[in-house]
Amino acid sequence: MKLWDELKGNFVAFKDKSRTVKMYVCGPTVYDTPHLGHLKTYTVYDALAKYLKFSGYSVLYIQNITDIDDKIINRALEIRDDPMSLSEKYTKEYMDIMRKAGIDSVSFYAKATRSVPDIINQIRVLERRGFVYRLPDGMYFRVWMDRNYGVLSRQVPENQVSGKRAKVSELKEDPRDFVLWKFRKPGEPYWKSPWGDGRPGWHVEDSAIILRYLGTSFHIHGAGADLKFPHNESELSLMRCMKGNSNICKAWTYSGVIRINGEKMSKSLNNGISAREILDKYSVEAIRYAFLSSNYSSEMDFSWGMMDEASQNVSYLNRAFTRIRTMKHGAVEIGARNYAETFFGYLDDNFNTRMALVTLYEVSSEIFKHEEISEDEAGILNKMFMVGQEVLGVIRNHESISIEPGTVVSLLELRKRLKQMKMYGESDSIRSALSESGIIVEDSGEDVTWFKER
RNA sequence: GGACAGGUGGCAGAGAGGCGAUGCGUGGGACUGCAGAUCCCAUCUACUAGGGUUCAAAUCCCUACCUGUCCUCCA
Repeated sequence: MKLWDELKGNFVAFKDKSRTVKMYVCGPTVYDTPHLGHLKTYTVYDALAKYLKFSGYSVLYIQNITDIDDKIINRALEIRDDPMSLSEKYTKEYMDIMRKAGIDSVSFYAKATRSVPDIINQIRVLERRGFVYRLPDGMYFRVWMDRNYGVLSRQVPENQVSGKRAKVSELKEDPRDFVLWKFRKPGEPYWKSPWGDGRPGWHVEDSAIILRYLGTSFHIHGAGADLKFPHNESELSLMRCMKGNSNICKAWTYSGVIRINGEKMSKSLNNGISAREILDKYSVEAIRYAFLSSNYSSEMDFSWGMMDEASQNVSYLNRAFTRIRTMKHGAVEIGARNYAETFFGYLDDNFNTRMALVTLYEVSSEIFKHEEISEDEAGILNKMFMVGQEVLGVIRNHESISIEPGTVVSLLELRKRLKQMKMYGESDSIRSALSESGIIVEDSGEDVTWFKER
């Protein structure tokens, strides 16, 4: 499989399946409930990790949780809560959302507060090498010492400075310098360090966690596109200064930001839709379909209409999958092998989930045109749809049925007999009763299919 | 102002020099006790504008305009 590397601006190929793919994705700052943007990014990387596993790699997938930060402290102050219990609450909330969204491929969540020793170690090393200086409010990183600062975001130094909106401390040696260790203020949570009590800066948190769990050489770095500068730039700079060269991560990848009414969804614009809200309104499969139906790196306009469309498409794929598994085996061939090749080809090509879904859709419509299919092809199609179910997560798992399947079958037997006697009122009431318990019954001629709704 | 992405049919969104992807929507039809589902047909001078390169450009080059992201916390 190949992925686009934003740092070098080229594709990198993954071939060696004996190697563990090491993957890092920037996690959330837990001071509020997650919104759609979080959900989108983590869905994309969840699917990617699962696809790599499916392809035969073992995957080590680390994500951080920023559970100490200015925003957490400020929010806690606002609502007169303790910062640590606030971040704990929203960490639980985040985990709950992830579980509900079927995102379960992360090997380990590294909390910032649990990584303080690693962070201190990193600052120490950097200090020894002369990258660190002290100001009254904290320890700072000397950006000018890293000549390559700016390569990731292609920001020339003048631009890093000319952002006139940033209020830069007069005391900093260079306006670009950022804080590694922030000294405590009264009432704030703090940790002990060689420089004084305080807490870690944001950028060094990620670089320390990466170094600790993945080392100075890993494969995939993922984040929302809005984190590229200054966060990832600084994170990369720190790792570079630790290692001495830039060969740290093979593929810097970005998940395109979600827009709503043409603007980025963000807290400051107050145009966010919470992850919880959408999970209440739509099935996990529909949500994942919506997110995976555009390229992971491109921006995405969100609308409720697109969610409805995704729901419909998911339902179509589900029906097709049911049909594949219940179809008679015969001589008919639809070119399943070609479809499968195309399907996996797209996924291997920079994880083009959109086109993979289109392929799944085309296969589905082919399936509905025939009454039977060869056993061989049924097997191939089954494999494709299993990937749709377990990797992309856009196909419902049919096993979770609330009523005993045996009960359903006997009710349908009864209904069939009633229909033969043309007692339609009675047969329809069985159908609607089942529908109320979430079982949809559909006739097509003599054949009856049933499945769980939602 | 700078950097980086884009501008494609009613909408969403691929493609990337020569066959009008795909889905949704809309109109018609088939099937059907009903409902649902599914299928078939139709919806077509689609590629922001203006120049250029070419036998051929939505696709390459230049210019302009427009939109978004980042340059402040952000997934």
